[in-house]
Amino acid sequence: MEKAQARTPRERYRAEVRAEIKERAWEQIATAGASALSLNAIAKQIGMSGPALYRYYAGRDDLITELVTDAYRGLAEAWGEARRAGAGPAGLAHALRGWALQHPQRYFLIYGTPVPGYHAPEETVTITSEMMSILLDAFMALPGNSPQGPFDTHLETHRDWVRGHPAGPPVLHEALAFWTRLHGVLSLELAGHFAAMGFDPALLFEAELDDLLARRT
Amino acid sequence: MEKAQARTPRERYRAEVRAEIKERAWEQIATAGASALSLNAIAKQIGMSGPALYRYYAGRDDLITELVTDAYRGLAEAWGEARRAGAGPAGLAHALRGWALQHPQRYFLIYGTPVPGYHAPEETVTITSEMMSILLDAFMALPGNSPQGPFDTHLETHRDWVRGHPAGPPVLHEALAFWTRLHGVLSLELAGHFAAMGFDPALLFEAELDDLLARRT
DNA sequence: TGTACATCAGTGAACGCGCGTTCACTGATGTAC
DNA sequence: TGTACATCAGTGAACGCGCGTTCACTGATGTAC
Repeated sequence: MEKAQARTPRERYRAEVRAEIKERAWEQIATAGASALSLNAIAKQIGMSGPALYRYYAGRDDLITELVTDAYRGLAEAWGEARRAGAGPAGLAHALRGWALQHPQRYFLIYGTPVPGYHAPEETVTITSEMMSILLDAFMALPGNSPQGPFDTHLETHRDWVRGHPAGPPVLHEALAFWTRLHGVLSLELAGHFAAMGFDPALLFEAELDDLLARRT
Repeated sequence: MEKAQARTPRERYRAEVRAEIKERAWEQIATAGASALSLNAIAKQIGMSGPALYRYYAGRDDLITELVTDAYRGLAEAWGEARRAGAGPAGLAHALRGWALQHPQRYFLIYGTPVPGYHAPEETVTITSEMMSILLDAFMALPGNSPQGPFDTHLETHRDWVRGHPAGPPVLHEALAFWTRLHGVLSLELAGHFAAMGFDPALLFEAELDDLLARRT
């Protein structure tokens, strides 16, 4: 995606090297965790000297920031595709799961253990609220109604985060439940907590999804 | 808890220093993340030289292993207390949330981003299945029945993980949903993903809990 | 097409740093008679 | 109660390591006329 607007050969080469650096960075994160990310180690794997990477990234923090942003963009893109294909909440759920299984490191970079003191780049906030809009739209398009509860009453007066979206409290509630429940299954699955248990996590995911959709009457 | 069987003054002193090392370790994890844990830094904070810590722990890995085990023990203890006080699923849920809010670093050490290649100590497996037993007991004691679905059918033949517990598939299903849904809310809350959204996470947690319990008819 | 210059990718040496860990040691505390 | 010895906590020096980052540089690639 980044390479798209590379016109001159030099720009194209630059974009390719930047892409390769990020690729190796993800490999390293997959192998030893995000905290072990090292510019020197990446350079060695690419076959460059360490300082060479400073032509492409201002430093380690800059690279990490770009990895985080790319992770958010990738997830949003998966959802954008699903929506363009006419997906409802179920389709979005499957897009989420598919992306998470394909890119567990990216998923954890977004939703995993927070690093004290690290503040995610501004763009991630925008992306998150765009995704939330897509989810609210998808639930609003569903037939039927969701029951009201005390939390829905709370949401009537605590809905600044939807930034003007017309969805009512029950829909906001559905969207939040969608997010937390599916994340609950996914994060435990990806972290390996179900590994020794012998049941199929995909079926649990599906059961949770069905339950979410069955709240409508 | 460790200090309990310390008889001689030397043993007591030893236990105290071990406890202080772990205390500082948690502080450091809270400040800079688990990956930044450094024996030398801990020693400096305590006012000892680095090598002195090797009298108490075989090395960095040994300390981390103990922190992980302590985290599991602490969570299990919170649940043990709740059960002894006669708590049902709701009480267990509140014990879980209380403990997690009090010890977010420990919660993430158990349920957060996994470190590739790290294998949790054997004891954690035992603790996890003990906690699962408590949860299954609590749901079995509830009146009413939970509806059957495809996942319950799957659980009929994939229930090795309950290690002989008499609970039927609907109860197993309830326990898994309890675990994943509450973890979903808690982990996103603790990671700060709700921070800028303005609603009260406690109410969402409560709504999820109510929904879990309302499945019984 | 050819020359003169500017841009830019990449190198190697060097910096200071903190890490985990080992080792031989000192000195205090506990134990046995 | 006093002495001789064993145990053990803690120190300081030292090791090799990899890290992020800077700097002055070489050499290749692109640009202007």
